[in-house]
Amino acid sequence: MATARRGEGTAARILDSAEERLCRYGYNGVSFRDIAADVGVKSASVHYFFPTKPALVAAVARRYADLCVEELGDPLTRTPVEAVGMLAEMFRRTVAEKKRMCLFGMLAAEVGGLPSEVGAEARRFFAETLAWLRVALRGDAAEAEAILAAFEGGVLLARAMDDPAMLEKATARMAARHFTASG
Amino acid sequence: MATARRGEGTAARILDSAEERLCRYGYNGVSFRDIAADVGVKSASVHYFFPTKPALVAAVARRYADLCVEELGDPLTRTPVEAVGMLAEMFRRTVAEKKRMCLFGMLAAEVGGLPSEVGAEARRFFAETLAWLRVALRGDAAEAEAILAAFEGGVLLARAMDDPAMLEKATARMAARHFTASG
DNA sequence: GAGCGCTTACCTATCAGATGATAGGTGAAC
DNA sequence: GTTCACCTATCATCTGATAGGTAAGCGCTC
Repeated sequence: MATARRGEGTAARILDSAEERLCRYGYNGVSFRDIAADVGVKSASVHYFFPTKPALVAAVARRYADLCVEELGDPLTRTPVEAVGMLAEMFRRTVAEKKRMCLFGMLAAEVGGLPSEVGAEARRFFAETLAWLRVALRGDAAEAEAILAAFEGGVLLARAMDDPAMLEKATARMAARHFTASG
Repeated sequence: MATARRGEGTAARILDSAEERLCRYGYNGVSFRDIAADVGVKSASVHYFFPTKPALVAAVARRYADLCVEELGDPLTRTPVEAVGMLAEMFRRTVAEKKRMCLFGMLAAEVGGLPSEVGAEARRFFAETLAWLRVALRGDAAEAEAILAAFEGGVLLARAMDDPAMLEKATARMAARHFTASG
């Protein structure tokens, strides 16, 4: 009846599994067979939807970036405090609930060994997110860079120490700077 | 004449290559064959010195951590400003000169797929470095966490954007906080 | 409304290459 | 003659990727 005949939204479920695994294990820790097993199909079917690994990962990256853009919305409709709070909440969920890396944090770390197609997506994401934050902070580029770095680093620390609270601890003072400065 | 008969310090050169590759490509981006080719031996010889991959990577991690401890020295012999400056310089070299990730930043990202042996080294390194910084800052644990997170995140950003200057930009304000507060 | 061809969404089977790891050999130094 | 620092050769396994098959649904004609 629906357009999809067999599995419902198989392509989306492939992207789900790939994203999950990318955030946990990194580019080289993900295989077509593992993804296929997650979804309940064969690895050839993953190739059917996404012909190559760079194409698959680039698709995951685009979906992830688009979702972030959508969720963050127009930076000018929020106060700087709200904007920083939204970012904080997104990073908190990644670490505490999903126990993952931020996708682009992972890709940034591995960028030296990534297909250029994927590296380009990573650069685009950070440029866009930085631009969003800069606008949200009414033009303070240096602060935008400091904040994004603090969150990414906080995720790294939290993962290394296996302590989600480390993210909050590592960013608390920076967040406070905004809550007291411009709330 | 020396103790080693054939290649001079082959084990050390294996560690050099492994460290370099780990920092660029991550755990799953490193292979015994590539390391062997760097060093000029066969992959079986890498196994001769380091029987398994977890053992090799753990050895790299220990040497790296020991070198950091040595280079940083006693935190009480420096002012807080000097201590933060030393860390800044170490991270700057990693990014600008060597164009790498910090080894433990990379391992922290990938920790979900690492042998526990290696993950434990990562946790130990961050705990030690945090402790060193806390002492250097005369007990300010929250600031120590914020600073380390800022540096690690700055490295991530610099790599993603392929712009070494991003590390300095992302940490400048934080560094200034120290240069003006307690210099 | 039966038959026909096209497309979609998978499948089986297979490939070449890389990977970590092992067994067993060799020659030089001690 | 034992140990050290390598080597050759080989292994099973995993990897991304391809070729070709199949069954189900779709739109179209007659």
